[in-house]
Amino acid sequence: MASFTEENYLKAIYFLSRTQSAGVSTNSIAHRLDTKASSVTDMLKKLSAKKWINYQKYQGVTLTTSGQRTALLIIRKHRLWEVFMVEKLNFKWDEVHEIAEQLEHVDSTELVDRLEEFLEYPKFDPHGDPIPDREGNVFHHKDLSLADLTTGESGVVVGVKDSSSAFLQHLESMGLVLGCPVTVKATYAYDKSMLISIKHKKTHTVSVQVSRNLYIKKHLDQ
Amino acid sequence: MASFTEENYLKAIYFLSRTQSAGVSTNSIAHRLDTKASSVTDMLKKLSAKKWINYQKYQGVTLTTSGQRTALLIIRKHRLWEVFMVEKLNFKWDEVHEIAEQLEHVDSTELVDRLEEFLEYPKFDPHGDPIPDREGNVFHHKDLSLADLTTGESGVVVGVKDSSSAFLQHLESMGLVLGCPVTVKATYAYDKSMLISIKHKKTHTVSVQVSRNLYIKKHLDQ
DNA sequence: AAATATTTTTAGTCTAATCTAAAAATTAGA
DNA sequence: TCTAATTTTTAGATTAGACTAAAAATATTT
Ligand SMILES: [Mn+2]
Ligand SMILES: [Mn+2]
Ligand SMILES: [Mn+2]
Ligand SMILES: [Mn+2]
Repeated sequence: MASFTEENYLKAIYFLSRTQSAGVSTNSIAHRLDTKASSVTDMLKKLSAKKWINYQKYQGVTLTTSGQRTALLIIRKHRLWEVFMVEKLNFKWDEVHEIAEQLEHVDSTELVDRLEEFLEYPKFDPHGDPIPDREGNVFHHKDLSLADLTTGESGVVVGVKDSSSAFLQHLESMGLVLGCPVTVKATYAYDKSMLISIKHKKTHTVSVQVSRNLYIKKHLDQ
Repeated sequence: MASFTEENYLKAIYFLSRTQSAGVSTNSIAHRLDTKASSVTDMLKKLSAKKWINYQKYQGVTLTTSGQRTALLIIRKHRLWEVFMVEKLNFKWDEVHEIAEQLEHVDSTELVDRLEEFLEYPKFDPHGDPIPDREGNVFHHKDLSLADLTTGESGVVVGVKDSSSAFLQHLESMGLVLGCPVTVKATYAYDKSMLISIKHKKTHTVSVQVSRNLYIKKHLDQ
């Protein structure tokens, strides 16, 4: 059994290895968990002893199959609880992440599986992230960001890379929610900002910080 | 903010002071939390420093107003989560206590209050225990056990003193559930066992361990 | 009222997780 | 390539919570 802290390390390593192609560095983990590199080294030895990571001094780490499964089952819980809070308790999508950070550590397979059934097997959480199944399998198809579109191209918002309240509230103020159809009207090389139009709604100029954090599915299928 | 461990100590002291009239002893806390008396003494000093208990060496402890409120807000969460699991996730009443022991430590007033609303403000948990309100106020009206009834008297089961799976499953095997109308047919002085009849159902002989752990409301009101 | 038994507290250790400071290894660059 | 900067690891301390063993206080018997 993983402790609360070990679970957070496994999750951090999982997310970092999805953006970094090579092994995850000690420093990047320390930065993400807001702790010191020396603390991370200590923990890496423990996680390695428990066969959750492949660790060799100075070489960075990768998750073992068992470690990845453990991480994905925590993420499964996190996302199901987020769906519960938004769908059943009427929370807004920018209010649930912090609470889910606590709920994800509640240890009961029975509880999660029944929660999933109660929620009628949702495929995605309120931020468009896919929900892993009971075995820890998950499919990602969010490789395209708004920043990757060129002038004239259209798509629909399918997810957010940044789930912070600040970002989500900013999106909401522009009416940019999941499922929202958008078209790129112009791109400005100077600061990489974009002029976009939201179907049947307003036109906005969005910064590169916004466009890089919005996942898009191209070729509107409606 | 109370730590996970501190919360469990406050809850233990709360329950112990409901059965013991005087201050709660170090040993009784140690026994309930399955730990050593020396560990309890250490923790009592911390709880006292945080003004949650009144502690004087060798004198036993009582909760302060703040300590009692803290304990009751944890119990509120515990019982609301139990209702959620039984009412919405189709758990049985003997399956939810252990999971609620974890969920009760999730820290979010917003979450608990919205959960309470979602559950339509239940007054009692699946074991007949009252649910404290947002301020930590609660009313108990379960002072009478089946063991207190005499031959010929009737009542209805309103709660259980022991919430262990073993006891709840035993009750269920006899059809003795909440709201069940019972009549005492005979009492046997030898071992204090009782012959009881369950309305429209069977007749059973119950031991004193059972009768003392069943709360009854006398004078059937149907 | 002593003597004995029980309860509670203290003293000293241990483990998990953290930290700072210093040493070692790796990477970058002149 | 060899020196300098950066990253990572080690060494040694700290804190929360728990433990054992022993001392001190309280309670119970004779
Ligand atoms: Mn989240
Ligand atoms: Mn999410
Ligand atoms: Mn319970
Ligand atoms: Mn209960």
